This record gives sequence, structure tokens and C-alpha cells, in this order.
Amino acid sequence: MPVACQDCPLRMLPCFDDLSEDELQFMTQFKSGELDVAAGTPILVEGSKSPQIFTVLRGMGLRYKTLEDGRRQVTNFVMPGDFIGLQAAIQSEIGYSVDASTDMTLCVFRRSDIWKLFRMHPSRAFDMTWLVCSEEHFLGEALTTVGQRSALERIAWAMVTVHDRASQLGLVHNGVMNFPFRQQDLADALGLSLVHTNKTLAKLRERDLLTWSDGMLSLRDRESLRQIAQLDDTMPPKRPLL
Amino acid sequence: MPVACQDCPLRMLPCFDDLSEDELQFMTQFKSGELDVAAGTPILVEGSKSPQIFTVLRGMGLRYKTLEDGRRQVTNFVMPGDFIGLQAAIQSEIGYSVDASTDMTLCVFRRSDIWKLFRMHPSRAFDMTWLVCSEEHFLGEALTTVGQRSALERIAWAMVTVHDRASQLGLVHNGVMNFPFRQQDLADALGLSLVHTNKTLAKLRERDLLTWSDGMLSLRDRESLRQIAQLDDTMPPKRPLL
DNA sequence: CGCCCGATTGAACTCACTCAAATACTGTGG
DNA sequence: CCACAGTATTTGAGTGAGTTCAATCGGGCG
Repeated sequence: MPVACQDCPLRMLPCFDDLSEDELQFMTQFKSGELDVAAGTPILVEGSKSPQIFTVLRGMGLRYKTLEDGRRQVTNFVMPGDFIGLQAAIQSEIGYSVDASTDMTLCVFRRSDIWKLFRMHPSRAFDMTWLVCSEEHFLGEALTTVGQRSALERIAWAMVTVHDRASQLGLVHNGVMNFPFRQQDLADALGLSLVHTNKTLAKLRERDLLTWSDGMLSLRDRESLRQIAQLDDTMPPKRPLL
Repeated sequence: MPVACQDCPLRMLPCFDDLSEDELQFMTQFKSGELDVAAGTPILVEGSKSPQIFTVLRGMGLRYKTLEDGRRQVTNFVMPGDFIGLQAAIQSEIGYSVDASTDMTLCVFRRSDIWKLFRMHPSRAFDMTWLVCSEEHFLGEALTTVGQRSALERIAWAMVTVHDRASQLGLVHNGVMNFPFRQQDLADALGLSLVHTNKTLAKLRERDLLTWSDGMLSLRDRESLRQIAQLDDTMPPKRPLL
């Protein structure tokens, strides 16, 4: 049974912009349905033209690109509130794949309605562009991390970034969050080998900076991790939700 | 003396979408001026809120991010037709810096007019979003390159990508293009050290795959370079010009 | 129990880094 | 016109961070 936008549990979170009554009504009719997928399901496939666009309501996933010989670059961890698939709607093809890492619920939009959104609801079009800019910004950060930071710095960066994101979404309880990924996923996100990722994680664990086992992640000392990562401590602004 | 959009030399290139009479007229009044800068001038500064947005008319530059300790990640080479600074207009701050590597001419827009564009000209707003998606796509490619490819593959990838882009813009003459960057810039773009970049370039030169000296780049064997880079050979689609 | 998958650990190797110095070029001032 | 400083490229040598190979361990499941 689909959730009405009116009752969207994400909408209530303080990290998201408020919606006007008008916008809310528009979104309700813009939303074409809901999709439930099991862990492991591919949601978007690189190079395809998906007729659908999604907002993540629940669960987590992986966004990645692959080379012909099988090497894989994870470009982001997908979390609730993320808007995925717009590339396919605006250009002809999509440049990345998304797989579900846990069971997920997705809010579905028709790509053919995008144009209507731009014409009829400029404020929502603006918000959509905001989200793409935001993703662009993140990829710039990730590129800088993989290009310039050492293995220890990369992992510290990833953990603080992921944790902060989850924290915004109210997914951290008593300092612990669900982190349903494999070490191989983290390695592929940071351009490191699995073995070295494992050994570097062990170092952070020995120093008692974090714990991660059985899919549960806890930052024991976020401040130290932040410093290792040379990450500045700015509160992210409120963001739009589509 | 500013160029009228009507007479914009870029507009005529086959790689750009056609504009309707209506759109053309709107752009002319949307354009608030022209800016000429000398090589070496900073155009945008990370973290600032520039009141201006630009389209590059002429010349090349560097887009990059820096860490506190001085490490630098070049995130793109800036070329004519590129639209820069939107992040600052849509969010409050900009996430990267841009410096001019040659003398450049920029088409200037007021950030305060962006909202008007979304409200009054949805087709241009759509095009703007297209461009951001495109940049997002590129950053995904770059991240994959830096995260997964070897030094030889990275350099081959960068050279083919840059050359193809210049080719689209009609900047390649007799197989030769202007490439006004230092080896340090390329190294910072690919997450490699200067020394290793130099030695890897030498290997490609020895194999007679490319030549690059005095700011002139020529791909002697694009096909081999493309294969080394594991880069697929798809024609880029026509793109919007703002 | 046996199998599969993911995490962990050890050992050897190598790609890419740092350090260092030489070369080449350009602009500046005497 | 030459000396000099500053910047970019090139090359050599030694080092090290991260890789690959390989084996083990542990939990979940048919």
C-alpha cells in the first residue's frame, strides 16, 4: 500500500526542506507508484534507458560503474531521500548502475512526466537541479579523496561521510548505524584492494576509532577520524526532497 | 565589444543543439555581459558565493579542489561551451575553483536571474539541468578512472577524452590541438605524481601513440590509446549551449 | 556434515612515490 | 649581450604504500 506524499516519513525529518501545500499536491500526482525490491536486486543498469525515476524511501544500495574487464567503481552509497535515475530521463542513457544492498522501497516517477514538471512547477524543477548539483558536488569530493588521500585517510573520510549522512536521516541510534555493505564494496568505492582495505580498517579498529561488524557501524571517535580525513566540519544545508 | 548570442561562434558548431528564435532572444537578455581574463587568473574560488555564472566562449582553464595541506585534485579541464558556477547559484557556495590557463573570454549571467529562467523559460532550465547531469556523468567517469585504472590507462583515457572534446569543438587542426596545461596539472587530474606522469607519457611517446610538447597535443594513434584506456567509442550526443 | 561467502592474516612482489640532480627555456636586470 | 633567477621537463636511484597470491577462519544454510 503506497504511502501518500502527505504522510511521507522522510518529509518530516529536519534535514529536508518544507513543502508548500501546492507542491505537496503536485508531488502526489507526480508520483506514479511504489516499488519494493529485495536485497541484491538491480534497480538501474548502466547504459539502459529506464522509463522510471526513483526516490529512495527505505533501505540502502550501491551506485557503481563497471569497466569491460570487470573492475568496478562504487560511486556512492545510496540512502533514503536519494533521487536516482534522472540522467536517464534527461539524457538518453544512464551512466551508472544501482543495486539494492538491503530490501528497499522506492518512490516511482515516470520519466515522461519530467518535462511536465519543468513546465508546470518551476520550483520543483529547481529543486531537482539542486539535487543533481549536490550529487555533482559529492562526486567531486569522492574524486578528490580517491585521487589525493592515502588509504587511511580514504577510509576515515568514507566512514565519517556515510555516518554523517545516516545521522541526518535519523538512522543512527546510540551511535550505531546499519551499514549493510561488504568490505569489497568499500574497497571498490575507494580504489583500494580488498586486502588493504581490511588491514587499514583493522588499524582504525585497534586505535579504537571505529567498530564495524555484522553490518553495524559505530564511530567511537568521530573527531579523530575527521581529522585524519582532513575533512572540514560544516553542517550540510537543508535539502529538497522529491 | 560583447558578441550577441545571435552571432555566437559556438552556436554554429554541429555539436550544439539548435536554439529557437524565442530561446535566442531570451538568452540575449539573460546574458549580462562578457568577461575577458588573462592566463593565470582565478575565475571562481571554492567556498565563495560568486554572484555570477559563466559560459566559456574562448580559451581553456582548470577546475580543481584543494585540501588544507595543499594537495590538489583537478576535476576537469575547462573548455569553450562549458557552463560553470551553477553550484554557487543553486546552493549557497561553490564546491570547486576555476583558474584560466590561457586568456579566456566568458559569457556572464547574473545568479539572481536563474530563478527567472526556471519560471519563465522551462526549456532553458531543462537544458541547464542537462548540463549539470552531463558534468555529473563526467565526474563519475573520472572517479572510475582514478579509482580503477593504472597509470598508463589513466593517461591514455585523459588524452583521448580531452582530444575528443576539443575535436567536437573544432579545436583540432591536422590532428593537433592546443593543450595549454603543465604535466603537473595532468598529474593532479589523474591522482599521479609528477615524476610518474612524466615517465608514463614518455612510454606513450616512445610507442609513437602521441606527442605533446610546447602546449601542442597530437594523438598519433587514437585507436590504440582508446583500447589501452578501455574506453568505448560512442559518439557524444548533441548538447545544449547556454 | 560439507559448502559457500565474507573476513582475516601472512608473505612476496611491484607499481608508483619521493628524493635528487640535470637540462632546457623564458623573462629580467645590469 | 650576458648573468641570473624562476619555472617546466626529464632522468636516475632507492623506497614504500598498496597489490597479488595464498591460506585460514568463522558463520549461515541446504
